[in-house]
Formats: sequence, structure tokens, C-alpha cells
Amino acid sequence: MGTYKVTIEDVAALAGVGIATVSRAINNTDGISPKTKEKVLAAVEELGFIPNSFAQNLKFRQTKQIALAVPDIRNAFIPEIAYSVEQVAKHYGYRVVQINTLGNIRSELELLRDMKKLHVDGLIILPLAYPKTLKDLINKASLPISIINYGKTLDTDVKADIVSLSTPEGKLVMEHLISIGRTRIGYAGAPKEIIEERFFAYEDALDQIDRSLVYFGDDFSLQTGAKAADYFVNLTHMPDAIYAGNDMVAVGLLNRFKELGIRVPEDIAIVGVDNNLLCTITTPKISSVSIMGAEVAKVATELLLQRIEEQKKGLFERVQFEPRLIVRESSLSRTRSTHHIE
Amino acid sequence: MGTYKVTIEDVAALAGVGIATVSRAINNTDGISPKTKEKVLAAVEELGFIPNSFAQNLKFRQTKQIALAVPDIRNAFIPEIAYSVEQVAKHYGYRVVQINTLGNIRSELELLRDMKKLHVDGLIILPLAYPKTLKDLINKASLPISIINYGKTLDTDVKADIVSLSTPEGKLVMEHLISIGRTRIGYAGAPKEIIEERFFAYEDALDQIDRSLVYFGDDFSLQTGAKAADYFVNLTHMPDAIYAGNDMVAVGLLNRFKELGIRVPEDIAIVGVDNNLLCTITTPKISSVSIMGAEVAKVATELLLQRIEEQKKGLFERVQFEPRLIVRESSLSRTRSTHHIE
DNA sequence: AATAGTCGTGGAAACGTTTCCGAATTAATT
DNA sequence: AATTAATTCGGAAACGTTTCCACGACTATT
Repeated sequence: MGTYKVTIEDVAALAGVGIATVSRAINNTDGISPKTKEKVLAAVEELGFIPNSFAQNLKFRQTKQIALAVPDIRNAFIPEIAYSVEQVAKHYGYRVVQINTLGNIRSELELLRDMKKLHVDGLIILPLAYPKTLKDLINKASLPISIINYGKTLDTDVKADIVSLSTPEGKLVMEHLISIGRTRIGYAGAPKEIIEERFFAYEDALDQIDRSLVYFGDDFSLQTGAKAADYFVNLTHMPDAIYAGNDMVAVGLLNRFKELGIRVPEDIAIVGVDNNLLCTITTPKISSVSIMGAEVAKVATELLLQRIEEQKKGLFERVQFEPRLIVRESSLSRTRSTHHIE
Repeated sequence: MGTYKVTIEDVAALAGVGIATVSRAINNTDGISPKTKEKVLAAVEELGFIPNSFAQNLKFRQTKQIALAVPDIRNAFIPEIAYSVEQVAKHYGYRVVQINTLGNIRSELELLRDMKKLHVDGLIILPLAYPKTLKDLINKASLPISIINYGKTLDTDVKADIVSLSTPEGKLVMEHLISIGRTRIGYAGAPKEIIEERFFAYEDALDQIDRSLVYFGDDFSLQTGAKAADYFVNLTHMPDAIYAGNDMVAVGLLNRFKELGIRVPEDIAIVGVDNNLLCTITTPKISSVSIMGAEVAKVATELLLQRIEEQKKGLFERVQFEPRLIVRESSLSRTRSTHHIE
């Protein structure tokens, strides 16, 4: 329709008033009589006038937009986070700009460097790695930032709100595997540079580490899980349990083991991390640690938006969530393997 | 940093030139001597000046932003689409605003109504349903729109580029099931209002329909699949194959059948739609139709951005993709069930 | 050496709002 | 009825760009 370029002046002309009056009418500002207000609103309706938000932004120095930077929206638990962020943002009247950093550290840095250019009111970032340069950039950035933090140890003096999991997820996994009587516990996942805490939990839980029980693949994928399974099977002394760095790896392990005729959990127990939907649809179902994606994202977004709205400087929040272990069939103890949990 | 409010005037002052000259320098416009250009750029660098994009937007009537409206980012194949859209957009220098319509028709309508308020340069929409009102709104909307279309028949006179799958995905499924010798084929999925073509393909492929072999659940979820399995098992005359409306339903069916001691594919074959990752990690692996999410999204985005950049009016594209059937274990023919496919 | 033509530059208008401020009208107070 | 106070309204500035236009300085042509 050609009705697009309707401006406040057109409305003013039609209503026979000044533009200031129109502005007052549509913004419910004081200082306008009910009668003229009605007249103006009628004109607005007739012309289908919608305020140009650039002009408003220019005026207010606000965009009502936040950016959400994640490694890759296609990854396991990220959609849940993206969804949660958008719901909260919508509730506050904000929009969400989506950015995939591709877990590329350079890309995360560039992102922050370009932040001003983006002209968003705030940023939620889920960093894959956490180099010092990133921290410096965050501290130098002149806009509110919330960090969703999985498995990294962050410096405490970062000028951003941080929502993270307090207990390393892996700790729960290891304690559980030990509690069901497993003694040769292996690890499979991406190299420790990626999400180091997941692997550190493994090291911490054991008195001494048998390096042959640790498999580092390229990433946290099904393929990595499958390759890990092949690796473990060829050991002269196989593990009796495996802590998988995430659920994708766990599923990859499980499927390959099944193909190779190895029973889970009888021969090997498997526990993953993320509590992905996948865990409930495999046979056996896979025990996993829920990392509370929706909740974490919700709080991170709320903190960010409150900071924006209240123009809060300093006093950065540190919120901790506790991961939850959900025990399923893949890690039932042998002695009570008939006992049904979940 | 307090460097935030740096404006073009500050740069001009520092460089000792006028603001017009600064503008010319940073935009590589003609009519400026190399010497002053250098001087200006030095000032830009020193002050860390970044043009205010609102002001630019206001000037250019452009946002360099597009909106992507999907039912729910958490759903099966949507993240792949979102990812693909963002990649293409980035390549063109555009940003993507993410909107979950929640498959709520009202919400999709409101979205279009609010489109002008959003002030994006274009919209990519993946509609769940396709009521006439939506078409009217699209036609009335004054901004470029690309529709990603799965399983709906759209009026040809919609004023938008449309990228869709040509053959109803379900046709492939039905032909395949018939070709492997199944005679009592059932359907399980959401009510036909949701993605009607998927069910229509079922009707079309059969000479006569046994209503008892059709199960409509609430949605396309694991639960719907499980409930459907319960339903089919209780029939006096069970089907020997099931066309599942999507992979979630297929997985739900499979798992419940396994719990009930029914063998797949020996007793019942199952084929899903979407070619979700899930299909490869179940036992048996599930045959499915790939709906080419990444490719469809890529083309839809390219069409939109080209339309925006070239200010193209009319001449709306209709791009068709062919779905691809990927045969896995869940629908091997009984007679050659030892033959390994994928 | 004088004129025409380039080139480089700055001033100012324009994009569409919001809001300050002053003017004009109306209502309230004595 | 006259002054004051309150209310309603319009003009204009401001937000930070880009770009049109005009002007001056310089080079090149005769």
C-alpha cells in the first residue's frame, strides 16, 4: 500500500493540530484535552499512522533490542536458551537479534568489537571459550552484558552479570558413577580446551588417572562418541563406565557399543550431560545432567533487561544454578538393575 | 568508556573540517582529497567514532534487518533453518531478528500487523497454518516477504516469494511403504488442520481409507507418537506400517512399540518426515524424508534480500524443492530385510 | 593573462520523532 | 469584573546522519 510513508505531520494536518499535539495524543502524555485527543486518534486511525521507530530511537538513544550471541543455534541445548531469552525479552517489550559466533573465538571478539555498531541496548553472550582478551573487551564495552556461563571459571571482576552452574556438571556424574560401584571410569568428549570444567571434574573425582581411559575427539558430536567407543573397545582393559562430555557423545557411544555387542549398562554404564531430549528416546535411556537451560537463560535475560531499564551501573550479579542429575537406564547399578528409576 | 557519545561533529572538530567532509571520508564518497581524508580517518580512529545507525536508518529508510518468524525455535528442524537464514543474511550485511510465533495463528497475524512497527526491511515467515486472513495481510503488507512453506497449498496470488517442497513429502512415504509390500498402512500425526498436506498425501495414496487406521493427536510430539502406538495396538486388526507425520511422532511410536514387544520393521514398518538427527540414533534407525531445511532457508533468504536490495516489486518467485526419502532400518522390506541400506 | 572548468570544502536542509518553552485560551479566585 | 492560576496548544530545537548546493581555490585552456 502507498500508505507507508504516513508521517506525524500528515496526521497533524488532517486533525488540524500541531505535530506536538499529535505526539502527545499517541503517547498518552499530559497536557492535551480529551476532545482533541480523540480527534487526533481518529486521524491516526484513518491514515494508519505508525511512528517511525528510527526517529524515536534517535531521540531516545534506545533500540529496544538485545543481541543474543551463541556458538551455534543448531547445537543441542541452544534452541531452548534462545527460546527462553526471546520470551522474556518479549515480555519486556524488547526484540532479540540472533548471532551465531560459531564458537569461533575470533568471531566472539569481533562481535564485541562491533557491538557499538550493532546499536543494541544489551548483549547476552554464551561464550565457548573465555580468553583474557574477551574479558578485556567485555570490561571495555560500554553496554550492559549478561554472560551465560557453562563450565568456565570466570574472573570475578568481569563487568557483566553472570549466570552459571555452580557445581561442575561433571561432578554429579562422577559421584554417581562411583556410587553405583564402577571403578574403571573413562571420559569421552572434546579436547579440554573447549569446555574445560567438564573434564576437570573427571580429574578431580579420581585419585589417579589412567590416561588410556580418556578419549578426546574433535568436538561434542555423535561421531566423536562413535569413535570413542571404537577406541575403548580396543583397549586390553576396558572401562566399566563412561562419563560423556555431552549427550551427543553419549548417544554416539551407546549406539556404537550396541553395534559391537557391548551391553549398556551391564558391561559399561554411560552418563551424559545436557539432558537432551535424545536421552529419553534411546534404548536404554541415558542418564544425564540437566543444565537448566531455560532457567539459566531466563535469569540472564531478566538481569540484563533490568540493568538496561534501570540504567544500573556496577554491582554485577553472580547467579548460580545447581545442575540436576537424572538417572535413567544407562547407569543403573548392576545389583539393583531391576529397580526402575524414571 | 565514556567514549560512547562520540558524534560526527566531534570528529569534524578534531580534524578541523566540516561534518560533510567527515561523512565523505568515512563513506568513501568522491569529492575529497586524499590528504584530508587521511586526516579525518585519523581523527575517527583517535576518537573511536562509530556512526549512529539510527541516524543512518532515519536517513536511508533502511534497517539492514530482517525478521525471521518461526513457530518455535525449539522444534525439530527449525534451528537448522534459523542458522541458514542468519548465515545468508550476514553475508549480505543484514541482521536477523528472531520471533517465535508459537504456531499460534493469532500471533502470526499480529506479527504481520505489527510488521511496520518492527521496521525491518523484510520478513521470512514459516507459517504453521495458512488462513485466508494471513494471505490478506501478506498482500497488504508493504514490505518484502519470503514464505518458507512446508506442506500447505498456497494461493498462487500471494504477493511474496515462496520456497516450498513440491511433492508432498508424504507421497514419497506412501509410495515407499506400498512398494515394500505393506497393505494396511496407518497414519499418526497432528490433526489435519496443522499440516494438512502430510495427511492428504495419505488419503491420496490409498484407494479407500480405513478410518480406524488414522490417529490424530494434539501435535507432532513424542507423546502423540506414544499415544498413537497405544491406540494401534488395541485395534483388533493392527496396521503393518505407519506413516508418521514427523520424526518426533515416529520416534514416539517406535519406542512405545518396543516397550509393547512389537517388532519394527517386522511387525510394523515406520517412516517419518523431517530426517531429524533422531532418526539415526534410534534402534532400529528410522526411515524418513528429508525436507531440505538448510537449502530451502538459504534460497528463501536470498530471494528476500535480493528483493530488498533491488527494490523489486511484483514478479514473485515460486521455488520448489524436492524432498528426499532416506530409507533406513525401520522400513526394510521383509523379504530382503538382510539387505543393508544406509 | 583572462576565462572556463575542476576540485575540494562547508553550510544547511532533510529524515521523523519528542519535548522544552512560551503564548493563548479557559477556569478559578478574590 | 479583574487578576491569577491552570490548562491546552503550536513553534522550534534537538537527536546524528547524508547530501544538495554554493562558494572559493586551483589547474588548464585559449
